[in-house]
Amino acid sequence: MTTSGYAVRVTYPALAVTVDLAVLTVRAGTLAVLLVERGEEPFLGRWALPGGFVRPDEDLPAAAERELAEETGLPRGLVHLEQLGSYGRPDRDPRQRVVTVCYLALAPDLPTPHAGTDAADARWVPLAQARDLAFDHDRLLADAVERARSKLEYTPLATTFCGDEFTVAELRRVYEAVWGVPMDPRNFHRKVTGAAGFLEATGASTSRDGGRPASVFRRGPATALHPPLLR
Amino acid sequence: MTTSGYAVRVTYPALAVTVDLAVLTVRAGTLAVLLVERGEEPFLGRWALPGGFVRPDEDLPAAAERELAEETGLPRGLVHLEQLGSYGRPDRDPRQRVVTVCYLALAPDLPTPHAGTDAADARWVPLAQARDLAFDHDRLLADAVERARSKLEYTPLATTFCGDEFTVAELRRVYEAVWGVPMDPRNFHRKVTGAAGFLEATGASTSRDGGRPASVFRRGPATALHPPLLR
DNA sequence: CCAAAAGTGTTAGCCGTACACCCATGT
DNA sequence: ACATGGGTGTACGGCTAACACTTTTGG
Repeated sequence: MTTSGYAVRVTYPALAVTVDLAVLTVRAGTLAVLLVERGEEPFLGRWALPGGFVRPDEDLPAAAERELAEETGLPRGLVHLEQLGSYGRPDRDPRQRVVTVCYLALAPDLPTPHAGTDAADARWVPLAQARDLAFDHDRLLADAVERARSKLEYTPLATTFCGDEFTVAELRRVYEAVWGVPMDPRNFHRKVTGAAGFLEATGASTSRDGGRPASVFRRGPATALHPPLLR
Repeated sequence: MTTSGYAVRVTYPALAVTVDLAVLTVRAGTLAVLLVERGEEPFLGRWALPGGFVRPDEDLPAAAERELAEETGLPRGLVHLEQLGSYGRPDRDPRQRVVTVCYLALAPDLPTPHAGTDAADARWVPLAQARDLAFDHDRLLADAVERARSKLEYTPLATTFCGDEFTVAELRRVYEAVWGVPMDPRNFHRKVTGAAGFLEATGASTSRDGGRPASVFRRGPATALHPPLLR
């Protein structure tokens, strides 16, 4: 048998494994997702989540980080990355059997990313317009959004949607965008500044939002919120 | 090229994909996990989570259910099954690259399961003694236990550890076993009977626990607990 | 001065915890 | 009768939502 390409001979069922990325951000007051326009079949020209094959000697998180860098050009440190789940319906890829491990990424509102190697185009798309994606990516995206929404309640992850430094009002607008509900600015302020380890004061203040200048914070060391912020 | 066995010729990196199962139950007041003694290399004779290869035309949940039936003989309807996550470190299987999708299963305290096809033995092992498992199964098990613990807080899943019908006290002992903390029987009673859709009265009562007979319940239609039961 | 947004004080109601107390059965 | 566990009543303290009010800037 040939040894060219990835041809293999095995005694177990060999499948293709990919990682896909649901990269979310908050832009203009709403949740948006990073989509790429497919540059090849199947689903040529359709929008899809960025992703690609896992390499033979690569761990899953490493593959996710590599795809994030390759296909979106987003900087690594600022982005939160966590595994969402795996999807393996036999018919999800018309070419052959592919199992994908989907990662959820949360990013600040960065400049429009550049299209990567396999993609014709890449852009931020508001959630309401992210429909009819390639493969089963509608489902992956819906699961990612639900995960993101519930994680805001009991983790400090909302801060990863803001830049490195942010005001309490900017953080509040993240919650309002993700949950779609208005929050009381005064009670919100008390809650987030009171939660141990959530926020760290920088000492600076800014008046970029108009009105009285707001203190500037960066994310604190906490990994969970006690008590949780409820939806 | 041959067509025997699973030999394939592909233009993508082909990997083996397995499903592993972390099947938990509550026995004798503590959490226990279903382990199999490996009947073949690698890790011959070591204890491991049950699992096996995903077949070429099989969806992931279907593979998990099949392995559950094959390797443990547990009845299907009574067991809750949900995807936990995927693990794909290149060195996790010494034979070749294997990505596993781990499923978490919660089962009532059923009779000792029979060993399946690939396993030399199968038994319930209290969590404290489930150490030094094959592959990276210590890690999978730890993640499964943490997931189970947190899911009890905001879902009615604790009922799947009980039989079809159970008393409030039996349900309480599940929480105490999983969380390792005593709960006030009186406040617990009010909480669970007050949570809409959590429990459904059967009308029957039993004195199997001694003392005054307790009402018998079965699980209600709710899928989430409002408010959550806190640890 | 006025508008706008930040941040603090106050209060009323809800909810969780603790625990006193009564109920219904087996022995 | 008494032990055992089931189930209800109640009161106190902490937390949250609602909102009045003060502070600090830009125009």
